[in-house]
Amino acid sequence: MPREIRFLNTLSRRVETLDPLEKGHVRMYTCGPTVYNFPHIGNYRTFLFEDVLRRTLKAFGYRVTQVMNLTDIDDKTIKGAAAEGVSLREFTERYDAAFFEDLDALGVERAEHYPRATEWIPQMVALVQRLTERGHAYVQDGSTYFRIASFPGYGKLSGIDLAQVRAGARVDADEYEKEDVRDFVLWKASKEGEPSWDTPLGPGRPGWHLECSAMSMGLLGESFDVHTGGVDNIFPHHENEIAQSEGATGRPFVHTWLHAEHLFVEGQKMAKSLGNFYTLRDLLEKGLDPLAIRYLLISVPYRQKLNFTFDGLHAAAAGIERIGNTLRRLAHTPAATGEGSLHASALDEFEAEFDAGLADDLNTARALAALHNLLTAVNQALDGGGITAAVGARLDAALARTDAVLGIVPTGGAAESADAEIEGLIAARVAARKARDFARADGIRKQLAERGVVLEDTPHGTVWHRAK
RNA sequence: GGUGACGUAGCCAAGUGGUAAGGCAGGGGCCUGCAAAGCCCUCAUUCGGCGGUUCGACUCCGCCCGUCACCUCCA
Repeated sequence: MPREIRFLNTLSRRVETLDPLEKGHVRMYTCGPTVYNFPHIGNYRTFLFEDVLRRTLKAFGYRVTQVMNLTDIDDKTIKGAAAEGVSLREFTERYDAAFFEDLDALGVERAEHYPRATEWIPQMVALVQRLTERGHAYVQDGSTYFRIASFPGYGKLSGIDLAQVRAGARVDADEYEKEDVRDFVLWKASKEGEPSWDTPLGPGRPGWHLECSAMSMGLLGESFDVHTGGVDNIFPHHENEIAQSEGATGRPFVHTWLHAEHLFVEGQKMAKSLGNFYTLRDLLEKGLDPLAIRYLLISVPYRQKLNFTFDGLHAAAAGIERIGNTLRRLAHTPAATGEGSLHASALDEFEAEFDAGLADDLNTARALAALHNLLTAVNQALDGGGITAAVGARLDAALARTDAVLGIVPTGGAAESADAEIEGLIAARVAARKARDFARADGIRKQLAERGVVLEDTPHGTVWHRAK
């Protein structure tokens, strides 16, 4: 029996207990990147939210099938490829590969499927045909449009009142022939110099929203459980997806819609003109730790705006270090022979609070607070009567599960690879200390510090690790 | 103009009717030959402001101030 988890559903505007269509199996679609450049850290805030979501569901006992699309055909990819004079494929593959490198750097787990829009053209065409058959679509000058007037539920996700949408205010020059200015394009008639597919709909290419409907339903079924994205996608993208999908199938498309709030940088919206626009690569080139970036980006619950600051990044790095330090102490401290000072109840408390936080609309701040309380209890025990082998085993399991969910437990904190030279210097220093030759001992410590090796003299001997 | 969100210590942030989690930074102490790591103490009589409801409000209601988002490019 999977553990219960609640979410604030954008569609119902209520907190609901997740109840998958298939018991214990969550099918989720997560809007992915348009592969025309390097995603910025705001994009990764959302992708990291989705990563923690899938990891939490798995830890809670659900089977997860996640789909993330790669948008490789749209105005931006077309323009980018044309500007460089390369094929669309050649252009997008580069960013496609970069995206996965970034995911690896941030420790994001792979989804089950990463469909590319250009590989789903037939399914998109079939979807448009279904819509046409049901009277939801019409052709105008070679393009096919969705007829909003035919879908009464339009606006139910975003709460938008179509009467308020100012007619004619923002209409593309090439879309003025629509029956209604609010209708959106499903299939764009081919244009000079743009990629085009010959299909029963005529030569052209898919509109922006179509791929997500076709690929999500194709891989997850016509009705599925969870659909996520950034808040900016609520309207029009997700609203249009619902119209297209439900218009075609006559069935409910998605039960739970989850939207991640935006990220700000130093209190301001991230913008190239403000000079605060960062890709992951920008930050890694500054030598920042990807784990700290991950920690920062997941430490604020997803529905809260997140203010990304370098101050915050330092705090995140310190948080990671605290976890690593405790792990290292744990690894170097022999198990207690007596009763030990860490009681099983501390583990019970941690597990209950950690899970309760996550179960409450993925409250990662609460889960992290529980972790820090645990770390304090562990350190207190390490300073006191130690930790027994039995409790230690449970603790290891709890920390492993924490890492499985949050992915922020640093590796290598405990066991550094053996290095004969360093070990030799440490042995020399130990001897010097024993002889109370502190000048020599400190000299060796300084020498090692210059090589990035930090020493700690503990009651159980001198241990070392590499400085961050 | 329409719709919606938010405002908690120097910074990040939880809490959402019962008397302010957690982290970072800061101050003091313990431990150490000295460090490092860790621990302990300290750090919001108070939750944007003003009213109201209540035995009791950061939590509910009203008004005001401020910040932000979406309204067919956008995670």
